[in-house]
Amino acid sequence: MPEKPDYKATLNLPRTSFPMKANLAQAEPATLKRWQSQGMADAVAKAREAAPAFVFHDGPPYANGSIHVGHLLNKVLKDFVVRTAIMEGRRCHYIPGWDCHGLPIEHRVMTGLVESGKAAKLETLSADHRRMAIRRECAAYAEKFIKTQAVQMQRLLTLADYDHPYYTMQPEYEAGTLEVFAVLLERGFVFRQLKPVHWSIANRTALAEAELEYEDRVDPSIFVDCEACDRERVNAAFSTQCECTPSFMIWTTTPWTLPANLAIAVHPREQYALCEMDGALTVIAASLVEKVAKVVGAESVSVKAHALGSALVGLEYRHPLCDRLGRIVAAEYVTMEDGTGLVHTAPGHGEDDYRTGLREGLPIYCPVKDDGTFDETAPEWLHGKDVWAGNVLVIERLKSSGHLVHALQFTHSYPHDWRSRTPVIFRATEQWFIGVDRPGNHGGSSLRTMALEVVNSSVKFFPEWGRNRLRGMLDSRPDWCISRQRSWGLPIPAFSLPDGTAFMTSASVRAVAKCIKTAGSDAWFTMSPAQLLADYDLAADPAAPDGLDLSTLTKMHDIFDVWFEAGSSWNSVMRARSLGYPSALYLEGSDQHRGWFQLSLLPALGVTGQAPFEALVTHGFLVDKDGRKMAKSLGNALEVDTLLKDFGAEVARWWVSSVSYDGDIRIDLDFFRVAGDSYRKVRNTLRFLLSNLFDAPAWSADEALKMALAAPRESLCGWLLGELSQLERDVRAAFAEYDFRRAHLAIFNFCNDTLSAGFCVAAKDRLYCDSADSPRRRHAQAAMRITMEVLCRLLAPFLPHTAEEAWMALRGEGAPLLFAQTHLGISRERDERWAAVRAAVASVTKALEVAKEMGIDNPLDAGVTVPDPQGVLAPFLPELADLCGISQVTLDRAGASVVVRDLRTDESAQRCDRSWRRDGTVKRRADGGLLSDRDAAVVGV
RNA sequence: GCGCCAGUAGCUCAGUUGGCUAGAGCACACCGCUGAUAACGGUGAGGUCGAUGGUUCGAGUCCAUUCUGGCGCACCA
Repeated sequence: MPEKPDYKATLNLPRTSFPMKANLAQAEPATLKRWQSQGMADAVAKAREAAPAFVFHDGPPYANGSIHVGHLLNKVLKDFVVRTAIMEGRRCHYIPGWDCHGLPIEHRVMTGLVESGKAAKLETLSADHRRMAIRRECAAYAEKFIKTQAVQMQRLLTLADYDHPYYTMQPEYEAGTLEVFAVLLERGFVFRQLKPVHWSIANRTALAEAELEYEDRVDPSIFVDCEACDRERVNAAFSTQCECTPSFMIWTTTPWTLPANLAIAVHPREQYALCEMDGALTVIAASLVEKVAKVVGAESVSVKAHALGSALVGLEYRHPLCDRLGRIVAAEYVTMEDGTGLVHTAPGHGEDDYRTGLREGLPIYCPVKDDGTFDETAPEWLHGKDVWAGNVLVIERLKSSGHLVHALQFTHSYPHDWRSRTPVIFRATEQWFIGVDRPGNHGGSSLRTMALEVVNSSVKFFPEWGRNRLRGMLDSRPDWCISRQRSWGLPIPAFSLPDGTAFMTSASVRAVAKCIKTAGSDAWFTMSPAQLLADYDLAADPAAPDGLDLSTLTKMHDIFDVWFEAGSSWNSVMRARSLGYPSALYLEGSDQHRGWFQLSLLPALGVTGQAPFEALVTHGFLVDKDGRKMAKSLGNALEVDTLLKDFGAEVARWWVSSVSYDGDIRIDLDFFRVAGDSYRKVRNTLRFLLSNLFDAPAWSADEALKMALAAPRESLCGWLLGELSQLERDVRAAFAEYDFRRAHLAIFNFCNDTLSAGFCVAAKDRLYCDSADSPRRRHAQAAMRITMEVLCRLLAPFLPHTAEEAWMALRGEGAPLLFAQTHLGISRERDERWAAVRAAVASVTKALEVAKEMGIDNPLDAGVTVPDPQGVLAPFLPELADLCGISQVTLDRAGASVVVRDLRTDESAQRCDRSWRRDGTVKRRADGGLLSDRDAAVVGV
């Protein structure tokens, strides 16, 4: 028996250097290094030099700590935007930024200084020197983490101008921020007003929430009667005819704030009772009568009448300590849990009281000085006494005047200064504000009006509900308090006049800005007022007060709210660097509706009258796989380093592209495994295409496209081209709407279904067994080449490393830069007849499944007859066997269902030794092998 | 407590203006291939659409209430 010829060597089997295993954790850092050394960012910029710009602007993350998965999500989504814009042929100069100033850093630095004992030494320095010492530490801290984060962000394969980033602490940036401020000042949006803040008496400074420690403290708790002014109006409110004058009973744990009492707040929809308590007529919340009676030890109580809180509003009472009247006001925050349901209101000593005071037009009265003692506006028996002594004196006074109903000791949690561990007080101080309801003096509307207008009409929102959310927040936001009493920040360049009033005009701000632009904001702490105002021309400043003597000025020491700095980036970065204004897009987490989105919008409208962004994209927050928020303290936080080590940046990016980012995003290691599987599927599909192009002619992309389009529409290649063209359109449309998930799914399904399960399986026979240069094979190769060209471009935004790796495998040495390419824009309409063909293939597959049970395991052993009553399948007949993965197909216009034949029992359908197919032409050839006509011809026997 | 958002197969998600036996991918199970091979192909099972009530001939889809979770705000004299 002659030895059977081995035909394997005569086949065109696939070959490629593109590895099946991506090995991303090692390969990505190498790619990154190559990009950096060959100046990828510059090369891309150069390729798009003359292209129309896509203006995209980075919201600055805070320069604190390592990046977490939230940064990963945000930065990767932004990179998708950048890279999709570039692949669309746009110029996208993307500048990464960092927010550097602010309390979190200063707080950490201070904690470090306290722990190392250096803080005590600071106390010996002058105020400016102390501030400078702190600022130097803070700047070093910020720089350190900027460096760390920049490396980590680049490791995510993000494309940005990392050589020229922006920091809010850069001198030019600071000057740009002051420029925004100067215009707002000029237009009358800025004003100074009292506002209560947490105040440390020991350190004579305002404190932020983070600087407070809550500790238990024992304070006096007192019930005080405030006598009504007009008995008849009270009688009217309760529909009674009492002969005595009633009192309103209030409760407080800070008796020292009573001298600042200007009002009593009631809940408008709660019931209040007029009752007789041990002979005195008193008003208390109805639901609290019993409780209060018990606490104050009343012996007899009887309720005379009820009235709604709203009926009491407007009534007046005599202040129990001072010679003035107060009035009853309504407030929603009044509760029935403690006290009397009538809340002592001192707008200078409490946040709620303050807002109520503003609303009611009450003065923000604060008779307490920065050293914690009463000033001369307080009753004279309190002058010079501190507030804690004031507590005792007030109680004594109330007792002797008969206003004190009851006093007891009360233990509660009370805020303390974290450094001196002394109790803090709420004290009104002068702060700077940007008014949202002031019309401005340049004839425009208020910031709120302008903001609502652009949010309602011109700004685009992705997703759309962002509009609603931002609108709601703009509706309810109060004036913006932009001053902070700290060291680490951009100084508000205001000076103090001898009479204590503030001096600051747009011209003086611009003069200071000039210093800061060269010397940085440190200049404020190292230079004298005269030096800072060297460029200020008093005579030319109409806004300066009459008779101003510059030599009498001293520097004030408030700094800006960091949000004002970040909110000026459209000017400090985009306009200062001539990158274009407004931005096409801001993209941040949904928390930035309150933060950066809103606080960029307001200053920008005040200065330019235009929103700084044309569209807003928001993403949700990452939560764990059970939908719980992620936190280190909960132990459910994923480390970015772990992800990169175990999966690589591209699997992470592939995962990001797969999520629906509006709303919460669940994240778990398992999801990365899924993304990894899906990535591998795509990679293998690319590999199959590449490996079958090993001997393809050196077509240009145009030539390949022409070749592929020349294949008959009824051929496998004709079908693929239609699908490919559709894919390209779908993905680009999804990109345009920032719907990355839709793009991801379209690409994956194309690779998985159209290619892997469809085209690749069907094309194998011609690729492997046809003669190398048969037209059929070359058409297939041309189609595959074009498919690769398109896929590399479509994948590039998601998988820059893999897309480039495939691109170089495709184009070989000297391949042009992938990111200098643009989409091909293949125009080939889908041929609708293919729907019928795909349906026929599906019915054959089904039939084969049944045939398996009859023993036909291998589809190549099957021949099939397919019904084709309308004759639509006829033109596709030459491709049907390959499409079904079987050996023979015949069509039957009279057939009703698919009929499967077992070709193993058919003498005329032997198996070809080379192609393994039973196409009916197989016979013994000269070399002793069983070959079909096609294979015999290829082998040459 | 207030505003915005989400709740559909084990997991991630589609379900357009109310009209289907509620779909897809993954995972899973089973089968095939062994010339994409630590690959590839096929088939299959899986859901009372968070809960309750209502509008309607008809609701995953509209309305009300409620539960769970997320973001932001407020949180007490």
